[in-house]
This record gives sequence, structure tokens and C-alpha cells, in this order.
Amino acid sequence: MTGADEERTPIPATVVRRLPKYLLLTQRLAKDGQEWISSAEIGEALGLTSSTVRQDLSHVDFYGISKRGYSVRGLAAALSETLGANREIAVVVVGAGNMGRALVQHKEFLRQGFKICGIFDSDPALAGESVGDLKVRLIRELTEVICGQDVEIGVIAVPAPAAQEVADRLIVSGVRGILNVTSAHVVAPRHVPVVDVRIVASLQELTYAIKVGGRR
Amino acid sequence: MTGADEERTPIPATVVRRLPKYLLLTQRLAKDGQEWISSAEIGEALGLTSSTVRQDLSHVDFYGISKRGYSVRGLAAALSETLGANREIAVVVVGAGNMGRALVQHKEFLRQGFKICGIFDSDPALAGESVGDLKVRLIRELTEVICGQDVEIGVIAVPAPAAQEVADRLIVSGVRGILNVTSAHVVAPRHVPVVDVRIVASLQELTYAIKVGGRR
DNA sequence: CATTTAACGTTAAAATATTCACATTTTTCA
DNA sequence: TGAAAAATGTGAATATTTTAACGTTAAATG
Ligand SMILES: NC(=O)c1ccc[n+]([C@@H]2O[C@H](COP(=O)([O-])OP(=O)(O)OC[C@H]3O[C@@H](n4cnc5c(N)ncnc54)[C@H](O)[C@@H]3O)[C@@H](O)[C@H]2O)c1
Ligand SMILES: NC(=O)c1ccc[n+]([C@@H]2O[C@H](COP(=O)([O-])OP(=O)(O)OC[C@H]3O[C@@H](n4cnc5c(N)ncnc54)[C@H](O)[C@@H]3O)[C@@H](O)[C@H]2O)c1
Repeated sequence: MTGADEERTPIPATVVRRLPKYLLLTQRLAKDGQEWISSAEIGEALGLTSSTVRQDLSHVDFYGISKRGYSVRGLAAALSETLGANREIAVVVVGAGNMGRALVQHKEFLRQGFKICGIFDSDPALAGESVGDLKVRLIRELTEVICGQDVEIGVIAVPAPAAQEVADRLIVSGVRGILNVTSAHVVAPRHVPVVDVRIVASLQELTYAIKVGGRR
Repeated sequence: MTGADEERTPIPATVVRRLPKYLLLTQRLAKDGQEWISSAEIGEALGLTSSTVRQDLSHVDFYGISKRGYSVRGLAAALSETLGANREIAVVVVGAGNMGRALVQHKEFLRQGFKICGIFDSDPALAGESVGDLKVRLIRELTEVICGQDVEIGVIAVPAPAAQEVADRLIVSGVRGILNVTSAHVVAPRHVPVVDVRIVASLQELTYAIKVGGRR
């Protein structure tokens, strides 16, 4: 009767960031037919200690068994449920440039339950163009589509200066979370979480790692 | 005479991940003509406490001054230098699919010093096709180009199952760091750092944040 | 010119995250 | 069947990260 899988206290962000790694690994192993995996093997595969793995998995409503480890399929299912990703989630992409179009055509999203159901742009010249199965729509149709199709996530893939404006539109349209692919810092109310994907920043992180090199 | 900006001990990863944010902010403000900024203003703009900001900046060889804060331009320059991003860095992209092509055409990379000087694919049908200013080359020319042009960073944008193989090739070709855009976990020797950009994982992080909603 | 104030750099306290260590559970096998 | 082994879940110890506190310094003000 009760949902029962809800945690009293949220899982620490640092743990949440690792859960998708466990999920992906177990999905892959399940496909390969592997039945069991130990925390040590997971750690090995992902560069973590077995202890961190066990500690992390203690937040997931699923139990391993002594001497065997975790059921690969069972763990994958539990992780997916814990992440709230065990269902189809409607997504819209705003910005039909190179990045937006790449995202729309990316197959893996759907395999993981993310269904992109609209791509929007402010440029009238792009309106009506096909991208994968979709046609680009004008940004002013955004609210209508989001409300009508109960879209949960909006992806911002416009030039950085337009990012906040787009975020605001997504928010008033009722989106529940935002994936921000631009380098802009986007602000949103507490109840609309924003996750950033910052590719340039990742490259800069890499230049630092290269610079300090061995000494690390 | 001495480089002098080298730290005895590497900057903690958690700090390094924030430095690009400070860099981007100060670059933008510098362009807007702002001269000074305080740690409190930086924190405000980025959702951090002023204390965290000052603590972070203590790792950067640059000093603010009482009552004024930090020189915006000076801080930007110092951050860029600390990150090792204050110079042109040659990059190659492997995988000329949607993502690889989007990356090659992305203008911001060059503005930040990352010069993409080659795009490679294993598909002979793609060889010779234009992407921006570049032409797609066959993967077997990779080593030659990397050695010849002293390429520092390789970006992996191929299907996940091919990621490790591509990484291995990049490594033997002498690349000094890898940006991995696939969902695969890539292993590399200690002296070749790997930074991951995991978009699907970011979406899953978002579904969790949506699920736990207000209670956070 | 002395005083007030804003903001820094830094030390230390508090909060988080990771790792260790081990009692417990399940399986194996002699 | 009972001892040995492998792996879990968890409490405690470490280590790291974040935040608070504060002495110091440079500018502003009267
Ligand atoms: N291309 C990449 O590989 C890449 C990599 C990292 C980050 N990004 C970021 O992703 C974003 C998009 O990049 P891109 O390469 O696709 O750029 P792009 O210039 O190719 O496309 C941007 C699109 O956004 C549209 N647009 C502008 N303002 C808009 C608004 N207010 N509402 C709706 N649409 C609007 C434009 O008409 C254009 O079609 C940028 O912020 C970029 O920094 C791109
Ligand atoms: N498109 C996106 O928006 C997106 C988003 C997130 C992650 N990714 C990841 O980026 C990677 C590429 O995605 P994509 O959409 O560009 O895929 P894609 O299928 O459009 O392109 C992949 C390209 O890689 C080439 N390739 C395959 N094996 C190769 C090898 N061994 N050496 C060199 N080239 C090889 C293929 O010929 C193809 O051209 C994938 O791992 C994908 O999961 C893509």
C-alpha cells in the first residue's frame, strides 16, 4: 500500500552522483548474463573501494547476500527505482543548434527512459525543420506542449546569454527539473533542481590534472 | 626565473571543479567592465558561501585586497594560469557522429584556448567529409597527427563499447589527458587523467532530485 | 589624522565523506 | 556436520570539506 521505498532523509549528493555508475555497470553485466557481483568487483570496475560501494548501496533499498554479493539484475532494478528513473520521463530540448540536435538524436536517452518529446528554438527559420522524428517548434509553443504532455525535464541548449531566460520559461511552464548544458549559471526556485553539464569546465579540470601530472 | 606558481600539494579535486566557475564568472564580468568583486559577491553569483570562495582562492596565486575585493581581470588571469588553461591546447575528437561534430563546431572551445585540430572516425564512408574547418580522417591516421601536432587532449565521442579501444589508441599516441563523453568507464595509466562528461548520469541525478523534491 | 568599516587571509570548528574493522550470515567442502 | 571462507551491513575511526570566527589591512569618512 505505501510506497515504502522513500528514504526519511535524502541520499547525499555525492552518493547520488555515483548511483548512475552502478546502474550502468549492472545493466551492462545483466545484458552479458552475469548473475552476481560483489562490492569488491564493483569497486574494481569503477575505481572505488569496496567499502564505499557498500556504504553507497546501503542507501538503496536492496540487499546483497553473504558469500554471493548482489544480484546483478536485482541491483540494477533497485538503483533505477531509487533514482526515480524506472519509468518513462518526458523531456524537451530548447535550442536546435548543434548540441540540441545531437541530444534529440541520441539513442541512449530513450533506452534509459528519457523520451524527448519536443525541440524548440527562437529562430523562425528553423521552425518546421526535422530533427530525428521531431520537428522544431517555436519557443512560444513551449508552455502549451509542456503542460499538455506533462513534461518533467527541460534541457537548455541555447547560447549562454539566453540560458536564464529559457530557464524562466521552462519553470513557468511547469517543468520539474532542468538540465543545463550551457556554461551559464542558472538560478531556479528550490523545487526545480538544476543539474549542469559543463564541458568546457571539464576540459579545464583536465588541463589542471595534466599540469600537476604525476604528483597526484 | 623559477615558475613559482606551482603548489607543493595539488589542489583538492573538489576545489579544482569550482575554479572554472570562478574563471567564467570573472571573464564575463571583465568583459562587462567590472573592476572589482568580493568573495561575497562571487558566492552570491554561484551559490556558495563567501568563506568557501576565499578558501578556494587561497589555492590560486593571487591576492585580493582589503576593502575592495579581487581585481576581476587579475583573478581571471590567475585562475586561467592555475588551471593551466592560459595557452592554446591542441585537442582531437574521435568519433564523427552527432556529438563529435557538435563539439568540433562549438565556438566556445577556441575562445577558451582549446583548439580542435582533428576529427577521426573508423567509418571510411565518413572520411573526407567536412566538419567545420576540418575534414574527417580515418582513425588509423590518429597517431601520426597526434605526434606531429603535439596534441594534448583526446576527446572520446564514439559508441560506448568502442571507448576503451579508442582510449588505448589515444594513450599510445601520446595524448596527455582524455575527455570521455561516452557512458563507458575508461581506464588509463595514472599519468593520463580522464575526465568524464556523463549526460545520461546527469539526467538520472536530476530524476532523483525531482523525486525527493522539496525535502532537500 | 583618527576612527570606522569592509573585506581579506587564515585558523579552527563543524559537518560530511571515506575507509577500516569486525560481527554476522551464507555457502562450500572435508 | 562442523570448520573455513567469502562477502555482507554497519559502527567507529579517519580524512576531507565546508563553514564560522577573527585578527589584520586598506580605504573611506568626519
Ligand atoms: N556544440 C557543443 O558541442 C557544445 C558543447 C558544450 C556546450 N555547448 C553549449 O550548448 C549551447 C548550445 O550550443 P550549440 O553548439 O548547439 O549552439 P548553436 O549556436 O549551434 O545553437 C544554439 C541555438 O539556440 C537558439 N536560440 C538562441 N536563443 C534562443 C532562445 N532564447 N530560445 C530558444 N532558442 C534560442 C539559436 O537559434 C540556435 O539555433 C551553448 O550554450 C553552448 O555553449 C555546446
Ligand atoms: N549525441 C548526444 O547528444 C550524446 C549525448 C551524450 C553522450 N553521447 C555519447 O557520445 C558518443 C557518441 O555519440 P553520437 O551521438 O555522436 O553517436 P553516433 O552514433 O552519431 O556517432 C558515433 C561515431 O563513432 C564512430 N565510431 C565507432 N567506433 C569507432 C572507433 N572505434 N573509432 C573511431 N570512430 C568510431 C562511428 O562511425 C560514428 O560515426 C556515444 O558514446 C554517446 O553515448 C552522445
